[in-house]
Amino acid sequence: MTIGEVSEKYGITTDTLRYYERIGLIPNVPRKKNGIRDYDEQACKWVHFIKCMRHAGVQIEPLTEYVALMQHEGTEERRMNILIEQKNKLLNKMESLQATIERLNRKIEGYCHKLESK
Amino acid sequence: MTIGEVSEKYGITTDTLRYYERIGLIPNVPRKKNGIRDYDEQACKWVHFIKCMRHAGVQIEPLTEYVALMQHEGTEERRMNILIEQKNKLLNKMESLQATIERLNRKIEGYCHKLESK
DNA sequence: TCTTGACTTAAAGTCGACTCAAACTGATAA
DNA sequence: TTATCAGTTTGAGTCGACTTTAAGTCAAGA
Repeated sequence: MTIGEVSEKYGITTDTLRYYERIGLIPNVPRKKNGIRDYDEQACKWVHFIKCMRHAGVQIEPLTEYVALMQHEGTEERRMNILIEQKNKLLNKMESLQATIERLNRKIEGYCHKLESK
Repeated sequence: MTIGEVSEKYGITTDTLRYYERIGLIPNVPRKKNGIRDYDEQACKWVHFIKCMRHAGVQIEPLTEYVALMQHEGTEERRMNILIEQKNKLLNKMESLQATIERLNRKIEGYCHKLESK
Protein backbone atom coordinates (compact mmCIF):
# COMPACT_ATOMS: atom_id res chain seq x y z
CA MET A 1 0.00 0.00 0.00
CA THR A 2 1.37 3.39 -0.98
CA ILE A 3 1.35 6.38 1.29
CA GLY A 4 -1.37 7.93 -0.84
CA GLU A 5 -3.67 4.96 -0.35
CA VAL A 6 -3.05 4.89 3.38
CA SER A 7 -3.72 8.62 3.53
CA GLU A 8 -7.03 8.09 1.75
CA LYS A 9 -8.02 5.09 3.83
CA TYR A 10 -7.45 6.68 7.23
CA GLY A 11 -8.04 10.33 6.44
CA ILE A 12 -4.55 11.48 7.35
CA THR A 13 -2.53 13.60 4.94
CA THR A 14 0.65 12.14 3.48
CA ASP A 15 2.56 14.97 5.16
CA THR A 16 1.27 13.92 8.52
CA LEU A 17 1.98 10.24 7.86
CA ARG A 18 5.60 11.03 7.00
CA TYR A 19 5.82 13.33 9.99
CA TYR A 20 4.50 10.61 12.29
CA GLU A 21 7.00 8.16 10.93
CA ARG A 22 9.85 10.62 11.30
CA ILE A 23 9.15 11.18 15.00
CA GLY A 24 8.72 7.49 15.69
CA LEU A 25 4.95 7.11 15.84
CA ILE A 26 4.72 4.58 13.02
CA PRO A 27 7.49 2.00 13.23
CA ASN A 28 8.85 -0.32 10.55
CA VAL A 29 7.19 0.97 7.43
CA PRO A 30 8.58 -1.24 4.65
CA ARG A 31 10.03 0.30 1.49
CA LYS A 32 10.36 -0.83 -2.10
CA LYS A 33 13.83 -0.95 -3.65
CA ASN A 34 13.47 2.62 -4.85
CA GLY A 35 12.80 3.88 -1.32
CA ILE A 36 9.07 4.35 -1.72
CA ARG A 37 6.95 3.40 1.27
CA ASP A 38 4.91 0.22 0.92
CA TYR A 39 2.73 -0.10 4.03
CA ASP A 40 1.97 -3.65 5.14
CA GLU A 41 -0.79 -4.76 7.48
CA GLN A 42 1.30 -4.17 10.58
CA ALA A 43 2.10 -0.61 9.57
CA CYS A 44 -1.57 0.02 8.78
CA LYS A 45 -2.53 -1.20 12.22
CA TRP A 46 -0.15 1.29 13.75
CA VAL A 47 -1.61 4.05 11.64
CA HIS A 48 -5.08 3.11 12.76
CA PHE A 49 -4.09 2.93 16.42
CA ILE A 50 -2.28 6.28 16.35
CA LYS A 51 -5.13 7.92 14.51
CA CYS A 52 -7.59 6.70 17.09
CA MET A 53 -5.45 7.88 20.01
CA ARG A 54 -4.66 11.27 18.53
CA HIS A 55 -8.29 11.78 17.64
CA ALA A 56 -9.18 11.34 21.28
CA GLY A 57 -6.50 13.85 22.21
CA VAL A 58 -3.77 11.55 23.53
CA GLN A 59 -0.48 13.45 23.24
CA ILE A 60 2.26 12.43 20.89
CA GLU A 61 4.92 12.01 23.55
CA PRO A 62 3.38 9.10 25.47
CA LEU A 63 2.55 7.50 22.14
CA THR A 64 6.14 7.66 20.89
CA GLU A 65 7.25 6.21 24.20
CA TYR A 66 4.78 3.35 23.86
CA VAL A 67 5.77 2.67 20.27
CA ALA A 68 9.44 2.61 21.26
CA LEU A 69 8.76 0.12 24.06
CA MET A 70 6.90 -2.14 21.66
CA GLN A 71 10.21 -2.73 19.86
CA HIS A 72 11.61 -4.54 22.93
CA GLU A 73 10.41 -7.45 24.98
CA GLY A 74 10.23 -7.35 28.73
CA THR A 75 8.70 -3.88 28.70
CA GLU A 76 5.12 -5.04 29.08
CA GLU A 77 4.55 -3.50 32.48
CA ARG A 78 5.84 -0.08 31.43
CA ARG A 79 3.70 -0.21 28.31
CA MET A 80 0.64 -1.07 30.35
CA ASN A 81 1.33 1.80 32.73
CA ILE A 82 1.46 4.26 29.88
CA LEU A 83 -1.89 3.01 28.62
CA ILE A 84 -3.41 3.20 32.08
CA GLU A 85 -2.20 6.74 32.60
CA GLN A 86 -3.57 7.87 29.27
CA LYS A 87 -6.86 6.13 29.92
CA ASN A 88 -7.20 7.99 33.21
CA LYS A 89 -6.57 11.26 31.49
CA LEU A 90 -9.31 10.47 29.02
CA LEU A 91 -11.68 9.56 31.84
CA ASN A 92 -11.06 12.94 33.46
CA LYS A 93 -11.72 14.63 30.17
CA MET A 94 -14.98 12.71 29.84
CA GLU A 95 -16.14 14.06 33.17
CA SER A 96 -15.47 17.67 32.42
CA LEU A 97 -16.96 17.19 28.98
CA GLN A 98 -20.08 15.74 30.54
CA ALA A 99 -20.39 18.61 32.99
CA THR A 100 -19.92 21.20 30.28
CA ILE A 101 -22.44 19.59 27.98
CA GLU A 102 -25.00 19.69 30.77
CA ARG A 103 -24.20 23.29 31.43
CA LEU A 104 -24.64 24.14 27.77
CA ASN A 105 -27.91 22.25 27.69
CA ARG A 106 -29.30 24.33 30.53
CA LYS A 107 -28.27 27.54 28.83
CA ILE A 108 -29.76 26.38 25.53
CA GLU A 109 -33.00 25.47 27.30
CA GLY A 110 -33.13 28.99 28.69
CA TYR A 111 -32.87 30.49 25.22
CA CYS A 112 -35.57 28.12 23.94
CA HIS A 113 -38.05 29.40 26.51
CA LYS A 114 -37.15 33.01 25.83
CA LEU A 115 -37.56 32.62 22.10
CA GLU A 116 -40.81 30.68 22.39
CA SER A 117 -42.48 33.22 24.63
CA LYS A 118 -42.02 35.99 22.09
CA MET B 1 -11.74 41.42 43.89
CA THR B 2 -8.24 41.85 42.54
CA ILE B 3 -6.88 39.89 39.63
CA GLY B 4 -4.69 37.95 42.05
CA GLU B 5 -7.69 36.77 44.05
CA VAL B 6 -9.63 35.81 40.94
CA SER B 7 -6.58 33.92 39.69
CA GLU B 8 -6.40 32.01 42.96
CA LYS B 9 -10.13 31.31 43.09
CA TYR B 10 -10.44 29.89 39.60
CA GLY B 11 -6.98 28.49 39.04
CA ILE B 12 -6.15 30.71 36.07
CA THR B 13 -2.94 32.72 36.00
CA THR B 14 -3.18 36.49 36.08
CA ASP B 15 -1.44 36.49 32.71
CA THR B 16 -4.17 34.39 31.20
CA LEU B 17 -6.90 36.50 32.80
CA ARG B 18 -5.46 39.66 31.27
CA TYR B 19 -5.03 37.87 27.96
CA TYR B 20 -8.65 36.71 28.00
CA GLU B 21 -9.83 40.22 28.74
CA ARG B 22 -7.71 41.70 25.95
CA ILE B 23 -9.17 39.39 23.32
CA GLY B 24 -12.73 39.98 24.52
CA LEU B 25 -13.44 36.81 26.50
CA ILE B 26 -14.16 38.60 29.78
CA PRO B 27 -16.24 41.73 29.21
CA ASN B 28 -16.73 44.73 31.47
CA VAL B 29 -14.13 44.17 34.15
CA PRO B 30 -14.48 47.22 36.43
CA ARG B 31 -11.39 49.22 37.43
CA LYS B 32 -10.49 51.35 40.42
CA LYS B 33 -9.51 54.98 39.85
CA ASN B 34 -5.87 53.97 39.50
CA GLY B 35 -6.68 51.54 36.70
CA ILE B 36 -6.37 48.36 38.74
CA ARG B 37 -8.92 45.65 37.96
CA ASP B 38 -11.63 45.12 40.56
CA TYR B 39 -13.69 42.10 39.46
CA ASP B 40 -17.37 42.17 40.46
CA GLU B 41 -19.75 39.23 40.55
CA GLN B 42 -20.65 39.57 36.88
CA ALA B 43 -17.03 39.48 35.81
CA CYS B 44 -16.40 36.47 38.05
CA LYS B 45 -19.30 34.64 36.44
CA TRP B 46 -17.76 35.23 33.06
CA VAL B 47 -14.43 33.94 34.28
CA HIS B 48 -16.11 30.83 35.61
CA PHE B 49 -18.04 30.24 32.41
CA ILE B 50 -15.00 30.73 30.20
CA LYS B 51 -12.87 28.49 32.38
CA CYS B 52 -15.45 25.75 32.19
CA MET B 53 -15.76 26.01 28.40
CA ARG B 54 -12.04 26.17 27.75
CA HIS B 55 -11.45 23.27 30.08
CA ALA B 56 -13.77 21.16 27.97
CA GLY B 57 -11.87 22.26 24.86
CA VAL B 58 -14.29 24.79 23.39
CA GLN B 59 -12.26 27.10 21.13
CA ILE B 60 -11.68 30.72 21.93
CA GLU B 61 -13.20 32.05 18.73
CA PRO B 62 -16.81 30.92 19.24
CA LEU B 63 -16.53 32.09 22.83
CA THR B 64 -15.47 35.61 21.87
CA GLU B 65 -18.31 35.68 19.38
CA TYR B 66 -20.78 34.64 22.07
CA VAL B 67 -19.44 37.18 24.53
CA ALA B 68 -19.68 39.91 21.93
CA LEU B 69 -23.31 39.02 21.15
CA MET B 70 -24.16 39.13 24.85
CA GLN B 71 -23.49 42.88 24.73
CA HIS B 72 -26.49 43.43 22.46
CA GLU B 73 -30.15 42.51 22.72
CA GLY B 74 -31.99 40.79 19.92
CA THR B 75 -29.13 38.38 19.33
CA GLU B 76 -30.60 35.54 21.37
CA GLU B 77 -31.08 33.18 18.47
CA ARG B 78 -27.53 33.58 17.20
CA ARG B 79 -26.20 33.07 20.70
CA MET B 80 -28.22 29.91 21.08
CA ASN B 81 -26.95 28.60 17.76
CA ILE B 82 -23.38 29.07 18.87
CA LEU B 83 -24.06 27.13 22.03
CA ILE B 84 -25.79 24.35 20.13
CA GLU B 85 -22.94 24.02 17.68
CA GLN B 86 -20.37 23.84 20.43
CA LYS B 87 -22.46 21.33 22.34
CA ASN B 88 -22.61 19.11 19.29
CA LYS B 89 -18.86 19.28 18.93
CA LEU B 90 -18.49 18.20 22.53
CA LEU B 91 -20.91 15.32 21.98
CA ASN B 92 -18.80 14.10 19.08
CA LYS B 93 -15.72 14.31 21.22
CA MET B 94 -17.45 12.29 23.90
CA GLU B 95 -18.11 9.53 21.45
CA SER B 96 -14.59 9.22 20.21
CA LEU B 97 -13.36 9.48 23.79
CA GLN B 98 -15.67 6.66 24.77
CA ALA B 99 -14.50 4.48 21.93
CA THR B 100 -10.85 5.13 22.68
CA ILE B 101 -11.25 4.42 26.37
CA GLU B 102 -12.81 1.08 25.53
CA ARG B 103 -10.01 0.32 23.15
CA LEU B 104 -7.43 1.15 25.78
CA ASN B 105 -9.27 -0.99 28.30
CA ARG B 106 -9.09 -4.00 26.03
CA LYS B 107 -5.38 -3.46 25.48
CA ILE B 108 -4.78 -3.04 29.20
CA GLU B 109 -6.76 -6.21 29.89
CA GLY B 110 -4.47 -8.04 27.51
CA TYR B 111 -1.39 -6.90 29.38
CA CYS B 112 -2.95 -7.92 32.69
CA HIS B 113 -3.39 -11.50 31.51
CA LYS B 114 0.12 -11.63 30.10
CA LEU B 115 1.69 -10.35 33.29
CA GLU B 116 -0.40 -12.57 35.52
CA SER B 117 0.45 -15.74 33.68
CA LYS B 118 4.16 -15.21 34.29
C1' DT C 1 13.44 57.08 51.84
C1' DC C 2 13.99 52.60 50.27
C1' DT C 3 12.33 48.27 49.12
C1' DT C 4 8.92 44.90 48.25
C1' DG C 5 5.18 43.21 45.90
C1' DA C 6 1.06 43.55 43.21
C1' DC C 7 -0.47 45.69 39.61
C1' DT C 8 -0.25 47.97 34.50
C1' DT C 9 0.77 47.69 29.06
C1' DA C 10 2.30 45.93 24.47
C1' DA C 11 5.10 43.05 22.08
C1' DA C 12 7.80 39.14 21.57
C1' DG C 13 8.53 34.31 22.66
C1' DT C 14 7.10 29.38 23.40
C1' DC C 15 4.90 24.99 22.73
C1' DG C 16 2.56 21.09 20.52
C1' DA C 17 1.20 19.50 16.38
C1' DC C 18 1.15 19.79 12.18
C1' DT C 19 1.80 21.84 7.17
C1' DC C 20 4.25 23.69 3.45
C1' DA C 21 8.18 24.59 0.38
C1' DA C 22 12.19 23.56 -2.17
C1' DA C 23 14.68 20.56 -4.59
C1' DC C 24 14.97 16.21 -5.91
C1' DT C 25 13.83 11.00 -8.29
C1' DG C 26 11.43 7.72 -11.07
C1' DA C 27 7.39 5.81 -13.70
C1' DT C 28 3.82 6.48 -16.96
C1' DA C 29 0.78 8.78 -20.66
C1' DA C 30 0.27 12.01 -24.81
C1' DT D 1 10.37 13.56 -25.27
C1' DT D 2 8.10 16.24 -22.52
C1' DA D 3 5.17 16.83 -18.88
C1' DT D 4 2.61 15.15 -15.26
C1' DC D 5 2.16 12.75 -11.12
C1' DA D 6 3.35 10.36 -6.93
C1' DG D 7 6.80 9.85 -4.28
C1' DT D 8 11.36 11.33 -1.48
C1' DT D 9 13.98 14.54 2.21
C1' DT D 10 14.88 18.36 5.40
C1' DG D 11 14.00 22.58 7.25
C1' DA D 12 11.15 26.38 7.78
C1' DG D 13 6.50 28.21 8.48
C1' DT D 14 1.84 28.27 10.66
C1' DC D 15 -1.74 28.10 14.09
C1' DG D 16 -4.09 28.31 18.53
C1' DA D 17 -3.38 29.34 23.00
C1' DC D 18 -1.00 30.96 26.05
C1' DT D 19 3.46 32.83 28.62
C1' DT D 20 7.25 35.74 29.26
C1' DT D 21 9.58 40.02 29.08
C1' DA D 22 10.53 44.81 29.33
C1' DA D 23 9.48 48.80 31.26
C1' DG D 24 6.79 51.00 33.99
C1' DT D 25 3.10 52.72 38.27
C1' DC D 26 1.55 52.74 42.91
C1' DA D 27 0.75 51.72 47.97
C1' DA D 28 2.34 49.92 52.28
C1' DG D 29 5.82 48.59 55.67
C1' DA D 30 10.86 48.87 57.76
